[in-house]
Amino acid sequence: MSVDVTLPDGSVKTFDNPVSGFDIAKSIGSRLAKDAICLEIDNIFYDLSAIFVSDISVRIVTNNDPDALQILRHSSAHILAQAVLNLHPSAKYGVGPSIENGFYYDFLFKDPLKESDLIEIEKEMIKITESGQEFTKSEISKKDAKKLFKNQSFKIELIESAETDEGVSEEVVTMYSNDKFSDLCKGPHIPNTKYLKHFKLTKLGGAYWRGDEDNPQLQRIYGTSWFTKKDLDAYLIQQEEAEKRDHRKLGNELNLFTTSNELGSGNFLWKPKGAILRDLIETYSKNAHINNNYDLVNTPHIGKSVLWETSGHLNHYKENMFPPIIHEENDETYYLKPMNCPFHILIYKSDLHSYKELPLRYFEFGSVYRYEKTGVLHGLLRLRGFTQDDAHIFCTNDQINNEVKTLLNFSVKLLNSFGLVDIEADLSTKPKKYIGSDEDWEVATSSLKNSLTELGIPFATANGEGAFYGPKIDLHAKDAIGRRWQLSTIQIDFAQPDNFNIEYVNSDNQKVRPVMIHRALLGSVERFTGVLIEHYAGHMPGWLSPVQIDILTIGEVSNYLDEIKEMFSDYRINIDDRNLRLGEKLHNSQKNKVPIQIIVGEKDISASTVGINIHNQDNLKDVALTEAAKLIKAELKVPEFSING
RNA sequence: GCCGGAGUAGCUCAGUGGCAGAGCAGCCGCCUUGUAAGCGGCAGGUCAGGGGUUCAAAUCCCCUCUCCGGCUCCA
Repeated sequence: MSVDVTLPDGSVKTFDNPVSGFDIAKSIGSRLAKDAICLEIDNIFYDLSAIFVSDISVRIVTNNDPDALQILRHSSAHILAQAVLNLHPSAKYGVGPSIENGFYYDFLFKDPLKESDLIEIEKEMIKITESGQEFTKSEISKKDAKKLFKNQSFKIELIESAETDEGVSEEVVTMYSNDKFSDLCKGPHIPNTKYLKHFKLTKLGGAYWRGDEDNPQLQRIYGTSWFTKKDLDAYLIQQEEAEKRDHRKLGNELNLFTTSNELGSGNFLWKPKGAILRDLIETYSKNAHINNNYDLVNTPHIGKSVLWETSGHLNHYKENMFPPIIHEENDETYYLKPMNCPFHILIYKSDLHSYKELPLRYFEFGSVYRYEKTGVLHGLLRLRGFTQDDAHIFCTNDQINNEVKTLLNFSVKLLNSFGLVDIEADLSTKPKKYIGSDEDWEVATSSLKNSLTELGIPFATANGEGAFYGPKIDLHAKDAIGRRWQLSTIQIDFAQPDNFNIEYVNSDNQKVRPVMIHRALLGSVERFTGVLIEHYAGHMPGWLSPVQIDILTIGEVSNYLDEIKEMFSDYRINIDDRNLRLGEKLHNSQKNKVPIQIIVGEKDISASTVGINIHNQDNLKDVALTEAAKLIKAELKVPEFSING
């Protein structure tokens, strides 16, 4: 008997029966055998040590393959757990999967671990990897497994709850062992621990057992691992780069915003330079909306409790709302608004609407307040008080399709204008608990899907992740260093029109319920500003820079300086005519990330020239003023907003 | 909200039971300056706030506020 092995190129090799993954890899080439990590057969991964007795079609997964990284990281997690148990035999271990860029493992310690303990654990891991222990797979009965893991309560729980993910099936469990360490696991793994060479433990954090808030909290150790030193270093440098771009740090350095102990969590104070930046973003977006058939509206920050009862917020959203504001004498209760929609609906309701008016689009920069848990607050990215570029579109069922398409295009173009060009979407569909008819959901969901397809926006479907009142699309933008940020959200709503009993008159003179679309394109102005700061690493494009030009003088140039000031008075300029050396003035200007420096010295007066430094360009000297004006105009150009092309 | 870490001058940080410190920024003076930080001086503090232990607390303990890393959450 022999085994026929079909390779991805279609060629067939015949082996003696049985044959191992190693044998197959070796027969193709010694280099491949060295780089091989595991096998893929019918979309399932197998260890290289797996034995085959019948014909198979196989792909050998090497260390160049993204799938191999998952396996390396999963094995890294095992080795981490092994190291931890070597050092802390009483520790209970939970689960340890591979994740994006790395891996983690959760533990419960008698004495909590400190961040500094990670060094020792890393050393122990190195010992394990250097000793080249083989991962061996075995299948044992649940009964035996329970005996083996009798001191490991989390493992017992996993065995009992038959989590197939963790290597448990109905009667037997799959287990991997190396040296004295064993773990439930369906595999596969790297052939032996020596394959793990480039790794680092990165973080220590808390995590609930099985991700449930009601379960005990474990300590989670995070790490990263890679096949080459180059990849590891690149990852660590990328992390450092991300740290340098932190909008909280840059916001402080560039004097954009601040906060205060007395202010309270989740709110920020915008300093003059930050306020300019925000205002530029808001004005740009506002004009784009006005020019694209939106009507500006404006609404207050608080509303009476009856409004929030009608909207359902007090039923569905109360724990995210600030506590009520109660006027005891007048027996009135108000709430700060967590959303703008009820106000926009009240505006809609204040008039009788004809089908001829629809779609009606109400736009507002609406500041909302949500009582987020303290632990989730994060700079400008997660706040308790923030401003949405919010609009509500009232339209007929027939108009949904076209509206969504227009909206998606509008959103992508708006994000593009701010330099975010790599856009992807998530489509969230009907959840378990929902309101409205299946038919409505079907229409709305397919409208969203068709629009994404038609516009060629790549999207992933998040099944069951929609809001209870309707499906939604979220747009994500990739930033300059490849991180994803969720920005736009477009949600179809069947509930609020019912709650508020809103209507329009159709061509048959019947009163009919409109559909509502909620949408925020930048998301929140604060969050969006934070994302832009991170995307540009604080070097905002010229048109968004709080200060666009620093004019730096050398010597006595006052008359000529007046001429230059006049010439560039349309821009946001700042003049440094202090008695300092040019080097110091440049240093200051560049520290403030001002995109353009104009250098004016005594030698420039007679020839009407200046020096110009433009960020990321070569420094220029003796440039004629007219030429300088042209360069500056180009650098500070405000992008035109157009939904076409 | 939960687990862990932190809060010292405007900013970045040193100081772990015994005199409150540095650099930058600020102010005053000198230098008259051409492409990435000239020189000197001065001033700057309720060591987040409150309580406790101690002969003595920035330092140890408790409470509160705020921030940071995670988890959970983000209808």
